[in-house]
Amino acid sequence: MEYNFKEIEAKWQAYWAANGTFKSEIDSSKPKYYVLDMFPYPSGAGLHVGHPLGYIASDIFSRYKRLCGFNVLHPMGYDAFGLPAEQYAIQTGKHPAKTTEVNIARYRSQLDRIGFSYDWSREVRTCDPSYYKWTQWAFLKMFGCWYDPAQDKARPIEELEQKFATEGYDGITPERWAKADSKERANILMNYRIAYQGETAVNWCAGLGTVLANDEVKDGLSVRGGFPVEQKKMKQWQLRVSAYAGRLLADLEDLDWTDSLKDMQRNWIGRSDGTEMIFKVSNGSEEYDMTIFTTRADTVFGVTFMVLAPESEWVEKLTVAERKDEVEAYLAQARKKTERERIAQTHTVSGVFTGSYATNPLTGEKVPVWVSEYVLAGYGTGAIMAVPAHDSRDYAFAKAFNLPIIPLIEGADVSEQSFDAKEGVMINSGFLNGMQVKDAIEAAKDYVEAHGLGRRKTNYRLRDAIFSRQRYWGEPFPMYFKDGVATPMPFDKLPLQLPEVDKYLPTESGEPPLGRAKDWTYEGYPIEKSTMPGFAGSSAYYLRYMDPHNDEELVGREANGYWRNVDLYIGGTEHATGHLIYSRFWNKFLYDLGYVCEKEPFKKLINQGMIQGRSNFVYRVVGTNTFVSCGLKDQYQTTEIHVDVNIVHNDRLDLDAFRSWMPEYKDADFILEDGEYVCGWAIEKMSKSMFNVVNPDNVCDTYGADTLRLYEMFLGPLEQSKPWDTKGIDGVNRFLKRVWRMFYDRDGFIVTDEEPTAEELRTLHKLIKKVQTDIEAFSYNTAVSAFMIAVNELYEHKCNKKAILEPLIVLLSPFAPHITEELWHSLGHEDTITYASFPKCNEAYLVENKATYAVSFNGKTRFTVELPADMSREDVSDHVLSLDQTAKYVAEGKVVKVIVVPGKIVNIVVK
RNA sequence: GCGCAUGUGGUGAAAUUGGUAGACACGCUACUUUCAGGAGGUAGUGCUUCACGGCGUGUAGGUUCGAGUCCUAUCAUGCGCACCA
Repeated sequence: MEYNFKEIEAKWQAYWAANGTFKSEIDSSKPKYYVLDMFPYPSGAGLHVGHPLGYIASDIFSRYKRLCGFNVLHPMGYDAFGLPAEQYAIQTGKHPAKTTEVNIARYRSQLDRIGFSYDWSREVRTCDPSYYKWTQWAFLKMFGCWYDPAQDKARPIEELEQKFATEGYDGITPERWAKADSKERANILMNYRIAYQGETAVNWCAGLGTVLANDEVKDGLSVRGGFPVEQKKMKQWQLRVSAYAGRLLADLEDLDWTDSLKDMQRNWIGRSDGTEMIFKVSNGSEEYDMTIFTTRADTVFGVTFMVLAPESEWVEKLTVAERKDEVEAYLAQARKKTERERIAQTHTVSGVFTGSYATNPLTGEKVPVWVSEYVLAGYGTGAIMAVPAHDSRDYAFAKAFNLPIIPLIEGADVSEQSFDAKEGVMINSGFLNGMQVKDAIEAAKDYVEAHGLGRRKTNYRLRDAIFSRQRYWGEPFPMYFKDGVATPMPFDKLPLQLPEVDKYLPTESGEPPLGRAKDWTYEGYPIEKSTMPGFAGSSAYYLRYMDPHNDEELVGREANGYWRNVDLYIGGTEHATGHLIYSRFWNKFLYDLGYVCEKEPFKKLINQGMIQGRSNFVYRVVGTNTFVSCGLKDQYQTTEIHVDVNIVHNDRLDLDAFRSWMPEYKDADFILEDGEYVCGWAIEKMSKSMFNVVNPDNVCDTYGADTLRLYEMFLGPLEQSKPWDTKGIDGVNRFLKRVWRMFYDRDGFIVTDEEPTAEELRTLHKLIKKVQTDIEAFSYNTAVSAFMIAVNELYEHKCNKKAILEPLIVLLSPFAPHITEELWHSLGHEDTITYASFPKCNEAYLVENKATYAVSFNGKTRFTVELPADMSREDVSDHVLSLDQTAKYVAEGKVVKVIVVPGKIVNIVVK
């Protein structure tokens, strides 16, 4: 009987679905384990072979955990709001909901073919009103809360109102509060809410017609679409993520994430401990106290000028009349630049003098105040003290504008460049002279605080998240404007459903698409017209899976108490500074209010590598419809064009397929080499636009899902990125066929009840041990190899004994669920292999005659002997013995392992 | 510029964590079988040499009886951050 994967896979997929095999319910008699994949955005291109890599890994782990007796929650859903569906809608007029629906159906059928053990009864879609009801709910909760630094957590805004009214808070006295009318009170409270509306510099992307969050912009271009982004001041909804910066940083410690990912988050949060210091500044007529932030309070004696960010409000106050034109001109050209231009000019120095002077609080010296783009408005106070001797940026500025440079560290040569290192002995620094820099920093901080010149301050780079998008396809804000005051809709009106519009473009007056909706009002008042960004719906989806049909709560107390948080989360690194920060923030917020019981959402996180595509190119001779083969392309002027990898085999182009690929190539001519057209190639991201997408369906058709699963794991370490290459998939397929042949030969079933030999048991139990440790270490590629080795050994000895094969296929079942399920039933089992138990390794089968076990190597002998119980590691470690001595110890039975390097040294190794 | 990874055959990769480098798989070579289909089996396959042998984990040093593994430089590639005071 042949291994008919098509029949087998279809049969068991249908069986699992019909029997609800992977449905999980709360079961307090079993320990829980929550395995989650980052849910996909269902794009129109469908799944490619890269997507399932992480899904297969998590599926293996889920199935493994089930075999180990855990109650496993392994759900799947769709991140279904997003830009591509909307861009498509703008072009075609098709409703994004329809497009999304179609794409989801396609994803689902592709996922189903791979045999995942998802509990589909828990599926969520972020664009589903019954789901986004809870996204809106969370937003309203954030609107209704402020961050109390004293308790270091979010609290209801009513508590703050109470504070204002009774004792006053943050400069708002009870008198002022009492005098304020309702509108003014609303404005004050807005400055404290976790979800708030505020005017800030935002990343405006004209190409997409919307603002973007920091993590949605890269190198001055939008991540989606690659359109230029500029800085613009706008009033936008924002989330006060910055309030959680300290906790987001501190709680990273206990997470089982890779160091590189934690580092990325630390970097993004960007904690820096420094000092806020007050400088007196004067424009000749008026004097002010200006606060600056520095991490090098020790260098105050070297301050030779001050610099303001162009957007700083100090610029206006400190620009003297005669310099006004020059400053205005500078501000104007700075404002015009796009983010991208700014980045490109990072190292060119520009600036302008305001005409004002500041007084150094320690030396009493007057220093000029400048304006320059190199100071950022959004960080610290938007103003700095410049110490050119010990800061490279200040140094470049001082050199460009001929400002003095005063060295403060002994031996530092600042004639060519600044000395930025925090080491050495202080000079020219009054009371700090003679100290080490590290000590001087502390001493300076103490001095500043003691003399009322400022205070210690911790700053974070993490900014609040811009939360509104001027787009259609997202969650509407359940907010309306009552006499201009942003007012939440009541909870029982949720979900606020996305209205229909005639077009998905902004209105003529420049309002977001929701401006087109008919009667977009609540009780006669206008409703907010922006929608929420992509990360809104993906921030708490892991909670919703715990209790997806609950209409009363985001997640019920019982469900949350049982499933708690995600034990294993698998997904790509691209979410390091976006989703993974927002989700942690969202969770902490809900934790503060007592809605969830864990302070972190994802305990262990694994980043699967990306599967890159291998693209192929053809070379068109410029101005013609003639294509020249890769080897001859240098003789012509050519344009490199991506060609569909599916019409290229082994880098040779199928000419007819190419002609019929696209109408414009119908009459293409070719210049061949050796009668063939050879394509160029490159490893690139797998994407539709590069025509290098390999569809998992094709692999399933040719080799089957089990082969696909094993092969993707066999390809290399999970975390590593690698190009998709089908070379080698045959080996994995052969392995499965070999497993099959251990059960069936040409004539039928051949498994016997014979007793296994010691050798066979050894092979089996070695495998059990190896597979278990490899799965737990996510070293799936070596686990697959171990299977191949074991099966080769057994196959060679024609082992078709049930006592060996039965545990073997249980071991294999997480990797190749279909074939093992079929074989499991062929052994007479009624129930699915999912309910089997993971075999236990019996160490007794592994240890064999240890005392006399010898391995020969290059003519010499290596022993392995047992270590007596009374001998410890300390007794033998690092002992180097001669051959004779070793022989003696071996004879006395004191050694566990002896290594003999030919003709040289003998060393004892103890485990 | 700063931070983090990674460098091993023709290819994807292993290496019990400091102890026979290259397991396993692809590819290739030879033989074999035939139910000729991307099938099965056997042997070989790091480089070099007719051979004995020698050389081999990006490069150069170091520690060690012993280094792919540890340390120091250096180069290359990838990723992240990037005027964050």
